[in-house]
Amino acid sequence: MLDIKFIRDNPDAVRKAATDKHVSCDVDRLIEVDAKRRSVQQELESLRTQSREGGQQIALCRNKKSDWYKRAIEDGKTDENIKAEADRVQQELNDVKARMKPLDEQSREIEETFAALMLTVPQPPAPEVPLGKDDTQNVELRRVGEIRQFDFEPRDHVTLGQELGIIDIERGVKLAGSRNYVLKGDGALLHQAVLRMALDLMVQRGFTPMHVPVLVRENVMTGTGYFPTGRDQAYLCERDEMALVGTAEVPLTAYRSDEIIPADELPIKYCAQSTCFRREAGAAGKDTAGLYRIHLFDKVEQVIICRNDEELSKRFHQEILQNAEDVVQALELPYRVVNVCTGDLGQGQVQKFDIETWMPSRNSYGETHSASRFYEFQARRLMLRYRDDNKKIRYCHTLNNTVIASPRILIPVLELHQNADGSITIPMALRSYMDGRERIEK
RNA sequence: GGAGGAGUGGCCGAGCGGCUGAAGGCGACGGUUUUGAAAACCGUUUGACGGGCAACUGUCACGGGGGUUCGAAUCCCUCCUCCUCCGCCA
Repeated sequence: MLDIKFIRDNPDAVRKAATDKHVSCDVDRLIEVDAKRRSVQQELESLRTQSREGGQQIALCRNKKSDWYKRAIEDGKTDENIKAEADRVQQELNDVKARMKPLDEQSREIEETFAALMLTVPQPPAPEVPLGKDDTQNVELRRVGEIRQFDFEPRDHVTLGQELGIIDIERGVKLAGSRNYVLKGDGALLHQAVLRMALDLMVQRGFTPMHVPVLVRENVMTGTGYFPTGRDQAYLCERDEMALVGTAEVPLTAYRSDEIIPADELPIKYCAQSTCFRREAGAAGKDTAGLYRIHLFDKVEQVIICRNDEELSKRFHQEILQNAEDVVQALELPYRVVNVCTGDLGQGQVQKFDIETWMPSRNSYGETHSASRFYEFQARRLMLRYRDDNKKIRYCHTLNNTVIASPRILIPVLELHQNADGSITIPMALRSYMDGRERIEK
């Protein structure tokens, strides 16, 4: 969410952001509703003032012990005069009340419309974000690691997994429909190993490990920017008005919502492993092979909540990107970092760097990590604030990035570390999590 | 799930139709005192939304929403949360 004052003063910037991000947002209507909202509010406030003052007058008229009453009697008024006065005021107030009623209803409607429109406003991208229509126009920043050249015909992760008996997609689909799977034996252990390795690394780097709810209230989804746009991507538990999160970013970022965080606690660095649920609505037919695009996975996520300072945000953005790169490097996987273009940016994101890891079966780099900074966008929706050095209340800045998401990361892990005999060499960094073993084999 | 009790400012806690955005205490912050500290004393200390260049100012908020009333923290309805007991389950 943006400051309405900013929107009023910079409607063109907001319009441009909407166009560049392919977000639909009726800025003119918003500005119009905002003007109406303020005029109705002012009118209503002045009627309320009348009502309150009149009410106080009646109170005085009814309280024979009040100074005002005694003075009125001294001035020669009779009890009857005063009673008549009270009755007259009450008549007036009935009239005021009658005028307030329709205004009240109107105000309620307008506020609702206004709030709904505000939720559609996109965060303008940073100037360093490349202009582009979709992910094909993301800009590669760097490549790290050598792409392995095989001296045998490499198998894809599905084949490897099947042969080793560690991935069972067929039965996963039997249980839960398309885009589901079962990890078995060493597959299940490897999944746990990458997650735990990633979590341990984050704890070492000063992030507080958390365990958080994955079924949350809808306002938490709205606060982090996933609702109302994107509502169709979430699994809803409508009977309970709850939604399953697609990432631990949601509960981690909202954890301190509605708080004024003591400034000396900032920056706050949280990480959490959680199960992630994604409906993948509208992705029918896309990435149907294997473990790439699935409805359920586990992810370790990192979140930073910091002071309202763009330079600081940028610094932390690099930090969380580095954390993720270090994880990919620890897994001995080649990857590239891309600067995500405007068309591929989310509504609230200021800038996003994706890490794409090499996946032989796709013969391309595939997205495994996504590092975003939001400035105040989420903090405003969540009422995530702190008091600055001048005691002024300010909105925090928020950032987040994947640390590792599995089983997607198992695609390159299995495919790039496979051997001619169909076995897998376990990367060094994971061996201590795999009982010291060097290989996965039949 | 059944029965009962409770939800007030950073915390504790009073108020139970108008004088209460809210006593009192604690905490925090500023000051006086002191060689320094403690103690004591004095003062400050909620947020949201709106108006104004600003100083400043208006409205709203006592778990959420709705209602009664000229007027609600106080009365009524409803929902939520927490506590106790019972049931059920891990």
